[in-house]
Amino acid sequence: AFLYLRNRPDRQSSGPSRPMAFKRHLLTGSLLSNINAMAKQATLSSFFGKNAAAKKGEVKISTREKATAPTETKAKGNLKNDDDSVNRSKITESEDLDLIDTDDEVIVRTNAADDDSTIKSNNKKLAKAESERQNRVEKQRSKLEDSSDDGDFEIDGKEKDFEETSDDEDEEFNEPLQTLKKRKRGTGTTTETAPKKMTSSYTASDSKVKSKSGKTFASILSDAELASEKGSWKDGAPMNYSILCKTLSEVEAITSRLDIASYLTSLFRLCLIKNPDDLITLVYLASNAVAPAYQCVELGIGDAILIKAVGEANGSNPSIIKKKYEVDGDLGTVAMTAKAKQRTLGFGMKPKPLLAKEVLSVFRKIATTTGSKSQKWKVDKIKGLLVRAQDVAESKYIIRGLQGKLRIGLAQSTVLISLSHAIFLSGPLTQSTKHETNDVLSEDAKNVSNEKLNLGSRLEAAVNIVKKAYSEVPSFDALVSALLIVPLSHLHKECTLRPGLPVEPMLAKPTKSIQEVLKRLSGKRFTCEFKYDGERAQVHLNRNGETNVFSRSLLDTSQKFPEVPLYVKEACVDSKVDSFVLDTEVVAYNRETQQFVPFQILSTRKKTEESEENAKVKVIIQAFDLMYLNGESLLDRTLSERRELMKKNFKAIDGKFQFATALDATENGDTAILEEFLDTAVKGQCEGLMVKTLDENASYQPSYRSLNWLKLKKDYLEGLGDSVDLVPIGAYYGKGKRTGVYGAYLLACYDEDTEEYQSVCKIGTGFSDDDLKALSESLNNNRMIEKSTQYNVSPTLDCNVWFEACQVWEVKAADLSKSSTHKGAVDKTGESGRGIGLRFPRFERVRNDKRPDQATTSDQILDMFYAQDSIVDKGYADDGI
DNA sequence: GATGTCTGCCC
DNA sequence: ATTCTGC
DNA sequence: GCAGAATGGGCAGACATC
Repeated sequence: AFLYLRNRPDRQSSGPSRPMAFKRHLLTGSLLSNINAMAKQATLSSFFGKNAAAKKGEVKISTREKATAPTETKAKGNLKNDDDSVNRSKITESEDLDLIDTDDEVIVRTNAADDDSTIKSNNKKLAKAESERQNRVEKQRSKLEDSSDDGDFEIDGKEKDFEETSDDEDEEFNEPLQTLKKRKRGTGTTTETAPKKMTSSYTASDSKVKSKSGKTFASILSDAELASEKGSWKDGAPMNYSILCKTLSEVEAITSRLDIASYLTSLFRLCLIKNPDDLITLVYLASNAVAPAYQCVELGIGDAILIKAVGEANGSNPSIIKKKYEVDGDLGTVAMTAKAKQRTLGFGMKPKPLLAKEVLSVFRKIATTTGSKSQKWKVDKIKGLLVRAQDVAESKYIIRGLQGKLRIGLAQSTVLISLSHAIFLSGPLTQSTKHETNDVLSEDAKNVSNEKLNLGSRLEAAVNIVKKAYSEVPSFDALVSALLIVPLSHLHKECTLRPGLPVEPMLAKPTKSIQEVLKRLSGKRFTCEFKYDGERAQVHLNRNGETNVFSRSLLDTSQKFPEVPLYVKEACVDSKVDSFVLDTEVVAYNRETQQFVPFQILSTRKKTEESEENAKVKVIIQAFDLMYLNGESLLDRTLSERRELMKKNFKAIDGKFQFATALDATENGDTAILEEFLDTAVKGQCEGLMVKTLDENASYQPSYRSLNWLKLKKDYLEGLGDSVDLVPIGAYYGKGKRTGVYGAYLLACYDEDTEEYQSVCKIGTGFSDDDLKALSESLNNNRMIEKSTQYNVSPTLDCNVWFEACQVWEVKAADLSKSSTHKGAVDKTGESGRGIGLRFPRFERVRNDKRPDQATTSDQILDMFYAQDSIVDKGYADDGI
C-alpha cells in the first residue's frame, strides 16, 4: 500500500515524494482498505507511470496487464522524462532514518543454544534491544509527523546519465570457439568474485541457534555490528545495486541453504537499518520479480535480445556472443568478461553507480514497453544498464535477472525466509507481546511474540507467518508495507485471503506406485479424484459481484475464460452465495458427443476470448475445492468440510459445471480400489488420480507448504505408460549447471520404409549428473561433421552437434501428440508435414541390447498415438490437433 | 501482408 | 510438466 | 522432503523482416 500510494500515477512524474507522509498515514489507518484497493485496481498504473503512445512509429509505453479494472491512461511527456522518475523518493533526513541502532549485542552467540539460562539471557537482551528500538521508533514517528506537511514534491534536479552509450569502443573478443572443450562442472560459478566462505556477515558457523523443531540458524550479529560492516552505505541513502550484487556473489559461492538465507537476511537487515524505503526494491530484485504475478507483467526479454544487447554493449557481433554463451553456459558471465575487458582499456569516465531502485525501474520500464521498435528500444535500455554497471558482477546479475533466473541457489521461498528473519531482528516494530488485540492469535503469532521461547523457535514462527501471509496475498508490495507497520503477530490480519487476489494453489506430489500412496495414507480416510487434462482455474467472486479467474501460476486468465465465472455463478444454488474462491480444472469439452477434448485443443484458446459463443473451444468446469465462501476463509477447514460446503452451495449444470468425479475410502491395505479407479479415470480421458486425505492433515495448504496432495498417473507406474526406444541423433550444449556436458539430446524413431530417423522429441530430464557426463563422453566418439541425410529433422531443432545413430535409449512419455516440429511417422498422420511428438519425455536408461535400427519404428509410434484413450473421436486425430 | 523468430505460459 | 541433488 | 535448477511439447501473441 505504501508503494501504491507513493507511485500513484498522478505523482509519477512530479519529482521526489516524501515517504514520511505516507508512513504517518499508514501508521494510523488499516492496511486492509489499501490492499483492497490494490486488489481492485490490480493494475500497473498503480506501480508504473503510464505513458500514452507517442507519435506514430515511436515506441509506446503501455501496460500489458489483464487485470479487472480499466486503466485510465495518462499522457505524460516523452520517454526521456519518464526515465528521470527513477530517482524519486529520495530521503533527505538521513540521521532521522537511522531507526535502529543499539550498542548492545542483541543476540549472543552461543554453543549452548539449548541451555535455558543462555536462552533467557539472550532473550533478555533481545527484549532490551527491542524496547530501545521501540523508543526510537516512537521518536521517529513524532518527528515524521512534524515534518511531513510541506515540501512534498520538490524536484530533484539531478540528471541521470542513463542514455550514455559506449560506442567509443571497438574491441572484440574474438577468441575462437573451442568446440566442446572440457569445461568446469558445477554451477558455473566463476572464481573471480567468489568470497572467502563465511566472512562478512556471519561468523562462527560453530555457534548455531536452534529452534524447537531442531532447525538451526547461524549465529546472528547485532544491528550495530551489521551496520558497521559494509561501510559504503550511508545512512538514509538509496541503496547501491552493487551492495545487492555483493550479497548475490556471496550466495552464489556457497551451497548451504541456511548460510544462503543468512547472507540475504543480513542484507535485508542492513537495508532496514540504512534505508527501509529500499526494502521493497530489494525484495523484488532478490526474488527477481518485477510485479505481483496476477498483474501479468512480462519482461518480453529472452536470450536473443540479451545476446544482442551484450554484443552491442561491447561492440561485438552477436554471433560471437552467442558462441561464447554456448561455451560458457552462462550469458551473465559472458557479459561480465566482456565488461572486464572493456574496463581494462580505461576509456571514458566512470559512470555514476547504479542504484538498486534504478535497476528495478529499468526492468519495469522494459516490461511495460511494447509496440513497434520496442525490441530495439529494450536493447538500448539494457545496454545503458550494462554501461553503467560498476563492478563486473553487476553486469552478470543484470543479465541473469533479465533472463529470469539468478541461478545462485536462491529463489522466492528463501527470500521470504530471509525477509521474515530480517523483520523479526531489525524491523521497525518490536515483536514482543505488547500489542493487545481481541483477535484469536494463531499458534505462530503467539510464538513469535513469546519471549520465553528461544530465538530459533520465534524465527521459525516468523517465517510461517510471513509465508502464510504471502501465500494468501501474493504481492510483495502488500507484504512489505504490512511488515513495516504491523508486528508479525498481526500480519495475517492484514494479508489474508480475499476474492480478487489469487491464493497460491495447492500442489500435488507425483507418486511412483500404489503402495507408496497407501503408505502415505496409512489408515486415514481419503478421496481419489479424477485428474483432468485441462487448465487449473481459480474462480473468484467478491461481494461487489466482480469475478476473476486465475491460472496455476497466479496469472489473471479472466479474459481467456470469460464464460467460466458465468457458469459458476449459474451453479450457485441460491442468491445467498455472494462471494467465493473455487478451485477447478477447466477442460475442453465437446457438447455434442459429451466428451472431453484433449489438452492440445484447449490450448488453442485465444488469450482473450470475447464470449462463450465466439470461442471455438467450449469448456466444462470440474470443481474440486472451495477455499472461501460468503466472506469466510475455508483454508483451515478439512477437505471433507470444504467439499461439503462446495456441494451444498453449488450444483452441477449440464455441460458447464461438474464436481470432479471422486471416490472416498479408508486406507486398509487394499490396492484394488485404487487400481480400478485409476483405470476408470484413464478410460475417461483423464491423466490419472489425485489422492487427498479428507480429515487429517487436510487443510488447504498453498503451494509453499508442502505437496500434500498426491498425484497418481499411469505413466508414473513402472512398466506402465508409453515407453519407447529411441536413438540420440544430436545434442545441445548444456547451460548453467550443465555447462560442459550436453544439456539435452534430440531423439528419433526409425522409419523402416524410408530408412530414415525421424525426430520425435528432445530430452533433457531423467539423467543423473553421472549419466550426463557418461553420455556426453561416449557419444563424442560418434560425432559427425554435419547432419546425416538420413535424419529427418526440422530446421528449427538444429542441434549443436550431430551423432551417428549408435545408441538406443529407453524413454518414457505421458502422451503422444501431433506435432508441427517433430517428424515421427510424418506423412502417415494424414496431415502433410506434421509428425508425432512425445509429451513429457524423460530418460529412463540406455538399451545396450538394441541396435539403432531396432528402435521403435514410426509405425509403432503411429499405433501408439491412435491407441490413446484420449483419441476416442478419431476426428481429432485426423483433423485439428 | 506474409512469414519467421522470439517470448511467455499452459501443461 | 519431470527429474535430480545438496542440505 | 524441501527448494532449486536443469530440462521437455506446443500454443498464441508480439515483433522483426522480407
